[in-house]
Amino acid sequence: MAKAYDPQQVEERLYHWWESQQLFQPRYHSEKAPFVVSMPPPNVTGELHMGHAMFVTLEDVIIRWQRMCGHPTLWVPGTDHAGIATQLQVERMLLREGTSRVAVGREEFLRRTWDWKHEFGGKITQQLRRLGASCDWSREHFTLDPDLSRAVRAAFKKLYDDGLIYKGTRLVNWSPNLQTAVSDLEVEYEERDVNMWHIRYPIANDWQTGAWGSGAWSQAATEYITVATTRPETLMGDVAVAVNPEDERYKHLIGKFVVLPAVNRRIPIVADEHADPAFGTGAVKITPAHDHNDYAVAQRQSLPMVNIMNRDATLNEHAGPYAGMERFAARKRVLADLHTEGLLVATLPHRMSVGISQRGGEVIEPLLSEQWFVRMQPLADLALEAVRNGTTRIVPDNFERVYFHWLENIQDWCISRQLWWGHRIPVWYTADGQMIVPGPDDPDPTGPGITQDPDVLDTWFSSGLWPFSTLGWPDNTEDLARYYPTSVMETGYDILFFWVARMMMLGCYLTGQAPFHTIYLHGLVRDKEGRKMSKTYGNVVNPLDVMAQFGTDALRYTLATSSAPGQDLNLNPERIESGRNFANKLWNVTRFVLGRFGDWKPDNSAIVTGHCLLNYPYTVADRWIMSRYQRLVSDVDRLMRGYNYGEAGRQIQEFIWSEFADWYVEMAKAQLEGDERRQLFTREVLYTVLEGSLRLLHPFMPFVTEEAWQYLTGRAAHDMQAESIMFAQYPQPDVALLDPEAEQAIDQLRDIIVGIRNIRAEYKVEPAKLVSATVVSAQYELLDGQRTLLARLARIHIDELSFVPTLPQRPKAAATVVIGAVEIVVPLAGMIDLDAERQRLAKELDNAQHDAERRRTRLADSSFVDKAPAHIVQRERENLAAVDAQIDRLRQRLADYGA
RNA sequence: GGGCGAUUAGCUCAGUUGGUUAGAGCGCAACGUUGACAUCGUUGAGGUCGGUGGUUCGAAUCCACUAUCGCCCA
Repeated sequence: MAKAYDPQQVEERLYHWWESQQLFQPRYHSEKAPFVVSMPPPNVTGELHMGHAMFVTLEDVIIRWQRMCGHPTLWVPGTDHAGIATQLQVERMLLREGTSRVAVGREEFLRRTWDWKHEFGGKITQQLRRLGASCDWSREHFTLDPDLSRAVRAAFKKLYDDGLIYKGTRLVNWSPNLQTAVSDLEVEYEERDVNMWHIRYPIANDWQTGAWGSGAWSQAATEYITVATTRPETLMGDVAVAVNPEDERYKHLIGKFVVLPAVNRRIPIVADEHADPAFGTGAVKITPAHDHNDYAVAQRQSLPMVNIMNRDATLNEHAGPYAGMERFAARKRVLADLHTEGLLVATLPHRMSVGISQRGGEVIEPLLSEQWFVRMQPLADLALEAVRNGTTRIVPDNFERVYFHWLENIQDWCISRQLWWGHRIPVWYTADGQMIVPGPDDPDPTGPGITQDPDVLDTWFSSGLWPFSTLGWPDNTEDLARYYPTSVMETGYDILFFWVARMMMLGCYLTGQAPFHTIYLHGLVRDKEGRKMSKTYGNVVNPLDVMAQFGTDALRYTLATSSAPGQDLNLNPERIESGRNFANKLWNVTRFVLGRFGDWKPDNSAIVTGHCLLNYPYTVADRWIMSRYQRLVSDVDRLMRGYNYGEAGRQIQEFIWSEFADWYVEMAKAQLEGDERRQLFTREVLYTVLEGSLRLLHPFMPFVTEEAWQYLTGRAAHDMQAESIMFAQYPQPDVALLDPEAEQAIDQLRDIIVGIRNIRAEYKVEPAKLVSATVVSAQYELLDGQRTLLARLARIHIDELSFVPTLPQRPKAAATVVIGAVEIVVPLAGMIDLDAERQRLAKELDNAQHDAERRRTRLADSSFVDKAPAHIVQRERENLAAVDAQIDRLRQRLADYGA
């Protein structure tokens, strides 16, 4: 083994071995139920980022753990076609070539996009491999592949036939840059400082308008109503002015008409609750084709719709003199003209939230257009019920409220997109306007005058089918029967609505079963300061760079252990370095153990049970580490079952480094200097604990644990047929192997050793120098059993270490450590500063007295003794006794020094 | 406006059903190449757990209010 762990030498080789040996495919070696995870499909043209690294890490931890627990496991990978993102990339490419999507036409554009997909689409899946993902690549899927496209058709047909998909003209969120409708979820809101303009609309009676722009347009008017608006450019689309029915200022105007500036249309003044008397002027213009609130007012008041905008957000022929202008240019002109006409009476600063296109970045335009929708309420009811009745559980559970709230207030989902890249809506129109919706296996309708709907479906529509479409739905395939419903859906909380809720709805409706029993949500990976990682900030930490520098295991370990479920993670690159250090520690402790084997060979058949160690004359140290290991195994088991993967990973590291490497290995060095039999048993303990620890850690750090395990277990590391740690059994808890007595004994020994080291450091005893020491304790014989360990770890000369019940003659020039009722006297002739020693002991006494006092008070309180659980009270009594003993000792020592 | 989360050591974060003296990594100080590891070891310094009040024998943990920051929904 190399002196330091080098991930570059290991990772690619091991991954290739695992994948080529088909170790990622489900294996049936027990009667246990299959465990299945659907991977959230990354965008096929995407690049690996920390979000991917996070989900791969967590899902791989879960999958590898379950696999080692003996379940046939299946993790289904794949990619989605990311309609908008991919189309934009290809359009950019065409632009560079001096052409455009429209110029090349739909067919050619799609051909080019497929070319693009074939060229770059494999990149992301290669990158997922680098992360160590143990997913079954033989079952990889892509949302636009024929089988998944067939699932989309089946779903569409079913929903359409059941009346849950409809086509209608509605106000939708329009992205002028992308020239497509988007769903409510694809609109983000941003607080912006804008203006609120107050505009006078003249009341209509028998006066005649002048020429617009002449300054004399409303010269003859006698009465006005002033509306407040942030969007003056839409006034040509106004169909009414609304005032609150209770507003005394305007009551007399209700039912009258105003003349709309610029276009001279007569529109009514109506009473509607929507008008807030306290807001603006209390009078609001109603523009139903360009505002969601106004749309609702128009529905209530049976007002007509006037659409003044084209798809590219320029104004159309209904905008009168402004036809053809871009929306924001038109705003300037409208304001200038209103000013000229004396109708602009105020310009006030105003703060409001503005809808922004998630993809395009521009201001979303509410636009009246004909689109396809899914009627959500019936689907939402099913998805709600599944979580309410516990069929599906969300971890952490506070997200259940968020889920409920969204589904309870669900809006119909606009699923049509005016794009070319995606699943084309499976609806055909005959020449006379009849719709034909073929089933998944029906041929595409053909014939004179028959045309297919030009739009495609929202990418999330196909993603929503993912857990079952990837298993063969709508056919009742073997995979579907075996692996559906899946087990855990693990993903970021940011796509709870986009994806998870939609899978729940579509899964419940189309398959009759909730698609997974558990939804585990992780937080977002942010930068060190808690900002979202983004290219514009330049604060992106690239997982590929990190892996190249520190190794995949280091990254995975850091991601898995730096956060708790549902909690955002501020990633500090320094932490990844310590993950790398841990991998190296593991590597080196393995080297050590292996180096001490000699001719000994592990019996791999016995270690699986752990019981091979019972009934042998093991040392207290051996019993201690075995017991600590068992405790770890049961803690990890409990934590993993409770979805606390981070805490489990941290505890494994804590054990390996701070207990096994720091203490047991050091103790083992002493034991390995003993007789043959002692050496043999020590090797067995070293082997057993390390081997089990590697298995415990494997889901978190798959590469280094596999490589170390191959060496340790004496399997040929480069043999393709070798057994992998991936299928070694995950350590199972067994309380019978706990040994509290040994734990207590070694805990005390450790305290004594640390105490002596502390003295040595304080008196600046050279590290190489051995000291003498006398251990004074009523149980001196018991401690004598640890003499070799004590001598070695505290650097005491073995011949000058004695154990006595009492020490009548104590050397003057000696330092004293008091651990409970045990006292260790360390003579340091010529080095002891009596004052310093006195002060040190006095400080310890002071601490101990405070401690004792607090405990005494607690135990004197009858309510504590009566109400606290007996074992807590008992422990408190024992602790007090120990502290009291320590106080006695400290007092005696101080008396010796004449204090 | 409604909801959720965070606030713990200089920094980044853990802390399970309430139970000894609240932990880790990094950083800091001192010492150290003892045959696994300097990607390391030993020892140490460093926190009234955002604030106030409450429940409880006992609160970082549960409840209420409050401050600051962040997110989601409208």
